[in-house]
Amino acid sequence: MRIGELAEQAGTTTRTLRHYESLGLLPARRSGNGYRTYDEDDLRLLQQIRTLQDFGFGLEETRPFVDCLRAGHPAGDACPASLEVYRRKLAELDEVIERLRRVREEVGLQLARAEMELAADLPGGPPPRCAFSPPDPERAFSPPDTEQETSTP
Amino acid sequence: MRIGELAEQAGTTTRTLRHYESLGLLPARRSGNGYRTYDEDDLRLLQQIRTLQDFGFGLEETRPFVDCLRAGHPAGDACPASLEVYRRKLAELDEVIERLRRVREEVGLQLARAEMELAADLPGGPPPRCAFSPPDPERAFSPPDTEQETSTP
DNA sequence: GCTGGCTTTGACGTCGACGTCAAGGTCTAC
DNA sequence: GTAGACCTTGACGTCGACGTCAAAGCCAGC
Repeated sequence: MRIGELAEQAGTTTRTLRHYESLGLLPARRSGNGYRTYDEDDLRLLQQIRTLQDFGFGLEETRPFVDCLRAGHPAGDACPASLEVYRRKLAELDEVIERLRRVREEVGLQLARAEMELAADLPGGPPPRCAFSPPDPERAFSPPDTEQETSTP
Repeated sequence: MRIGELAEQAGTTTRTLRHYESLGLLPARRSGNGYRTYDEDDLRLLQQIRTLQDFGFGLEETRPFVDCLRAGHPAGDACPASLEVYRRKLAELDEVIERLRRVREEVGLQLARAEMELAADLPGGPPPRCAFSPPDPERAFSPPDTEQETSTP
C-alpha cells in the first residue's frame, strides 16, 4: 500500500505520514521506484498514534506505544513504558481539568457580578437592592490624554 | 514610570509590554528622550490584561476589557462587549472541560484494562479470573522485517 | 570621561503538528 | 505519446505570546 492509500485509510494526510516518518515514528519501506510502501501493521501503528493524538497525547508520548507494537506485542499498551505514559497523562489531565474548573467558576462569578452591576447602572438606579459597592467614581479611569511628557525638565 | 518599572510592578517583562504595544493593546506615551512612559492607569490596564491571561484569555479577547477601561469605565467588564467575551469563554470552558473529562475517563479505563492484562500475562497465568479476551496470537504484530519490495514485478 | 544600567529598534528563534508550495520523477490509461 | 494522478524531496508558512540577541542611544554617578 502506498502513502496516499494509507493516509486515506487512516483518515489523515500524506504530509502527516511523512512527518511521522521524519520523527522515526512510522518509518516506511521503499519500493523499487522510491515510493513509500506500507502494510497492515503500519496501519495499526498509525491508528494507535491517531487514537492517542485524539486523546491529546503529543507525538513523543505515542512513541512507547508504537515501540511496544513494533516489538511484537498485541497492543500498544501491553508494555510498562506505555502504562507510565498513561499514568502521567492521567495526572496531567486531572491537573488541567481542576485548573479549568476553578477558572470556569471564577469567570462565572465575574460574569454574574458584572451583569448585575451593569443592570444596576443602566435603568436609572439599582432596581433589585444588592449588596454591591457601586462603582467608585474616584477609581474611574481618566480618558486617554495627549499629554507630552518632556522627562525631567 | 518607565518600561522596566512597570514590568516589575506587574510581574512581567519589558518584552511583553513592547509586544502589547505592537498590538495596540497598551500604547505608551514617550518622554523627551524617546523612552516609553506609563502611569497608574496603564498599570491597571496591564493588570486587567494579565488577570485575563491567567484565565486563559487570548490577548485579542482582552481588548474589549482594555477598551472599556480606557473609555473611562471603572472596571474592564463594565461594558457589554466584555460580558460577551465572558459568555463565550464560559461556553468554551464548558466544552473543553467536558471533552477533557471524557478523555480522562477513557484513558483511565484503558490504563486499568492494560494493567490487568499485563498482570495476567506476567506471573505465568491469569491469577484473578477476569472477563477479558486474552491477547489473540493471530493479531500479534510481526517484528519488523527487511523485506525489499520491488513494486509489481 | 567613562562605566554600568537603563532604554531603543529590528529581527530572528521557540514550540507542535503539520499546511502549502515548488520543481520534478513515475506510472497508467487513452 | 501524452494527460493526469500519483509520488519524491526541500523548504518556508502557520498560530500565539513572547524569548533572545545585536547594535546602539541615553543618563547618573564617580
